[in-house]
Amino acid sequence: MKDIGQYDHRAIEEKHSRRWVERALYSADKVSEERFSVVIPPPNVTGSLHMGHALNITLQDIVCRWQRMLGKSVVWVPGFDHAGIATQYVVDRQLQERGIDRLQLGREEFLKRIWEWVPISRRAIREQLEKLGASVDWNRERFTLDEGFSRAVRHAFKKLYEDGLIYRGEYMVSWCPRDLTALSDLEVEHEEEEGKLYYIRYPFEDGSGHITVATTRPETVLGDTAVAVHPEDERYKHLVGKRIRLPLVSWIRKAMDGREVSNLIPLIADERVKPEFGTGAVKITPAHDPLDLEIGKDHSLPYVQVMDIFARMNENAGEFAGFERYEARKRIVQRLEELGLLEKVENHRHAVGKCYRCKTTLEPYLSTQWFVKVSDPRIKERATEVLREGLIRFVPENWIKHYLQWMENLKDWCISRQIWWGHRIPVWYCQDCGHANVFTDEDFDRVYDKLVFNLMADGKIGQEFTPEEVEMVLHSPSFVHPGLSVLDFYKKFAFHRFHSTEIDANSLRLFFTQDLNPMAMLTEKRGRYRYNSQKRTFSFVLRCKSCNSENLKQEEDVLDTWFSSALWPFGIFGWPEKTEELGALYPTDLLVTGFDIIFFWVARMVMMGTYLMKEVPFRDVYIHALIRDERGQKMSKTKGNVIDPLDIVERYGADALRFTLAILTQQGRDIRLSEKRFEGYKHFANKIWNAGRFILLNLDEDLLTNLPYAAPPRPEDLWITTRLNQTAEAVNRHLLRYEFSEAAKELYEFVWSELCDWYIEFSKIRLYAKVDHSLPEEEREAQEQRLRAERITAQANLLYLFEKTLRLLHPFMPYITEELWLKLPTAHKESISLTQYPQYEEVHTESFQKVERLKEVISTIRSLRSDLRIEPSRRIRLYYKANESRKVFEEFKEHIQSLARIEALVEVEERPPHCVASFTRDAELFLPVEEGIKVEELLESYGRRLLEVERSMHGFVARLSNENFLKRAPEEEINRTREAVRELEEEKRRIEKLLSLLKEVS
RNA sequence: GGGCGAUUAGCUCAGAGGUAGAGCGCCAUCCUCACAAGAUGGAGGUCGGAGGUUCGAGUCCUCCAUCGCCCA
Repeated sequence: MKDIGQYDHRAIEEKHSRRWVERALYSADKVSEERFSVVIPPPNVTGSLHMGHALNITLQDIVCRWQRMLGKSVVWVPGFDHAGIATQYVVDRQLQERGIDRLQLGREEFLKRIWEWVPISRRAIREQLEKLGASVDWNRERFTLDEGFSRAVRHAFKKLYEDGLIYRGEYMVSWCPRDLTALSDLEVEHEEEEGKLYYIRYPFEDGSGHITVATTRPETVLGDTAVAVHPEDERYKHLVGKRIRLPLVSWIRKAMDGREVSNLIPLIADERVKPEFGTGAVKITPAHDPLDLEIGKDHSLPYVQVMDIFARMNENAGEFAGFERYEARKRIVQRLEELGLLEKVENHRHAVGKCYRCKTTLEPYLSTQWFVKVSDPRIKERATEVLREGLIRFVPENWIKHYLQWMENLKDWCISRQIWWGHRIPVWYCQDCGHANVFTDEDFDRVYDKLVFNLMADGKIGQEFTPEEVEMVLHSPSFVHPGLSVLDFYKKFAFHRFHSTEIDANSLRLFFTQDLNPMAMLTEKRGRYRYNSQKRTFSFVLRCKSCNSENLKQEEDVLDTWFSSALWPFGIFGWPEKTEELGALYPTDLLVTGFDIIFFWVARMVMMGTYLMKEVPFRDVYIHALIRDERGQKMSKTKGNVIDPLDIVERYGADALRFTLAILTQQGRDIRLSEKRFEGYKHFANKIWNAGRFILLNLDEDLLTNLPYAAPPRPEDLWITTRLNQTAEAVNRHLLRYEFSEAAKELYEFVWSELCDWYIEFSKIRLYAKVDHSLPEEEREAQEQRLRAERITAQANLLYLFEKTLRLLHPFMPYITEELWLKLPTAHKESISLTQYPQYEEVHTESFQKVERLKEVISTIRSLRSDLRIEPSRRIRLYYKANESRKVFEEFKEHIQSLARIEALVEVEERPPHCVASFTRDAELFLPVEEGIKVEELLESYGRRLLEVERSMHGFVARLSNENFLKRAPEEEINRTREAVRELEEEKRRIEKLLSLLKEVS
């Protein structure tokens, strides 16, 4: 018919990727009962996608395309994560390169810069998702910092706060002096480091000598408020109660509660002191060590902080004030040495906490932070039960153990971050009575109030605003969906109930002014706005819920990004509104993610989902492995061993990338990736392409109209149909269990080793059959008729098979299958992705076995040829003698001649003279010895085979001569062994016979 | 210190009680009319070590070694 030329992944991938998005093929507006909903683990807006994302997206897309083809309404929601610290860090660094200091720039201006930068990164990621062929519903795209999400975050915060599950408290947090923020426990990376243990003498006040303490951080000496020993420690028991004069400190220090603290500190006893560490006596610095804080609390010790947020020594450090912590350490050690108070210094390996983002060594820092009380049974128990009860399934299962173990030792979650980029904590402190007010738009019942409040809380309008400014913001393009205005975004994604609201500056002005009207002031809804006649601006007034004061100040800190991510699976469907979508699509069916964020994200979604929604966020969690380089090293930019997915897409195609990742994905195992792998599977794509090319090239234009004239199918047609159905069954079965690799292998094997290697070769016999012109006319016509019918059958079957094969392959390789499928004369939809996924239908056992036997015969002949070094182009004459297999030789004479390149296949009674031989089962094959035939190679080949047969026979015979085996093994097994021995004996006999024949001939 | 996982062909990995498998690489022959990004044939492993259970152990158990990951 037509030649489609060579495979060019670039052209077809770009074309379809664009078309899929433009046609919004994967937007499921109407969701049917049979739905499949998935949320994307939102990539963060710090940069671009790496191979881990590519894997994550590929696996989700395979499942989503498969489910869609199974007839479900698939809703796969894409989105992005604002990644508080990481993004702030990236933009901060960009500014620094230009010599701009964030602190000088100020919060508002800095945020503007981030908002300028974020869309660039977001667009890049979006393009990458499109390139990978992710069949997400772009109409539902969300951002953790969009208008709807910010509102959901405030609602969640308020609910948890009012339920007593969020509290503010003074705690020892891990502080990053580089990023100037507290981190949660999970964000701390522990690293073994070579450090020093300093032994320092602390003199007793009474001059009766000293006690030696050991510490790794001598700079904290200045913040000591006690020395502690174990109460049972015989070495020190009698000294407890004595006072110690803290070395170096000759000044009065100020504790955090304002108390003045002298350099005279007590020697106390506490069971938490480990007598085996150092000297058994430890210094207690409650403001700079978590354990010391606990001990300090119980002994009512003052907390003396000696560092500031930059980890520089503060005024409590007296003469050391102003020095950075390591410099201070050096000076303090030096001074101690001068004073003869440094007893010794030992090398000491210990774990040091580092910032997951900037790798700066963290400082334990006592500060006031917000926490979610995840240890509360209301959160913890349910989030544990749902896994125990199997309401959530982990694949692979063993991750449940990790999850449960972590849940058991759950610590409260520090959610406040001292950064600027993120959801500002919706708490307004009353400057008069100190009450902490949490506001959400629930506190206001008019739509305009709600809108204005949200804009204000999101920082989209300032404290004072004009109606025109509000109008402008509401009518400006929304960040996530620039096609929608901010107001439309609110209507679609947040205020679903108020979709008819039209708002402009005039209506706003009218509303604000009416609100100020003295008559309106008499009602409940009044005095929400205040007019500044000088500036002609309005302001939205918040009042303290406790004392009604208007003197409120919003919390400066923002929330941990994971707090919003935890709301992701229901936030995107409209929560806190009870939308139809939320009811229809929550809980989601599947979450695909990496094991590294089970605690960060998965666990927290489970906690928030079960608490706020009273329902698990997802049914199945597929946890994929990490991608490493070919030597098993983690990929990282600093190591320079990253493989960029975009680069791979460019060079090998998204299809090859996807297939490679899928076939390498073994459950519970890391993936070692090298570029070689992609090349191999690009060859596979090429193979598919060329099979398609061959088929299209050989389809008659009028094939479909001629189908009624087709001949009945041949055994090879039924054989390949059987194999296709077996493959369809296997692929569906594997996908159901998320066995991506196995499913991909089945497809690879089927396409290459069955369809291409055998079936297409068989089909050529019919496609290329020529009429014998030497026949008399009548016979010739009959033959022509027959060949034509046969050709129609072959073509029709190729078309049928290939069409189904493409559908089977589609979830793995969406582009090439789309392109080829649309070229088929049977294409009846605008995309293959909208067709049905093939299922197991029929098998034809008899034909299947016949053709399998035929393959054996052909392989044996090929092997014989190869052993004899008969080049492929040389057509040979072959004699055969067979009993049972006779039928195969007769029925498939053409096939054997064609595929084994035989000129004449002749049946004989006895071995003809001057022949070498081979056999397969009961069939013997003879080949005339001609020039250039290397009999010795054949001898060698059979010699090896004989050894192997003897070896395995030996094993079986030994087994059969073991009476315990005969006594205890199952009957079936014994019979199988006997049968094997019989077969091996037969084979051995034949090989020996052959060998003696070959020796004669040579 | 606690936990988890890995160790099978040169490389990357399947196999979960009954004669060791795949892909890539390698060797040989071939530019055969879909595909040299290909075809055909072939070589290559005492399944990390030592015990044990069993008629029978890559496969189950114990210990050891090496490597990796997570938690403290």
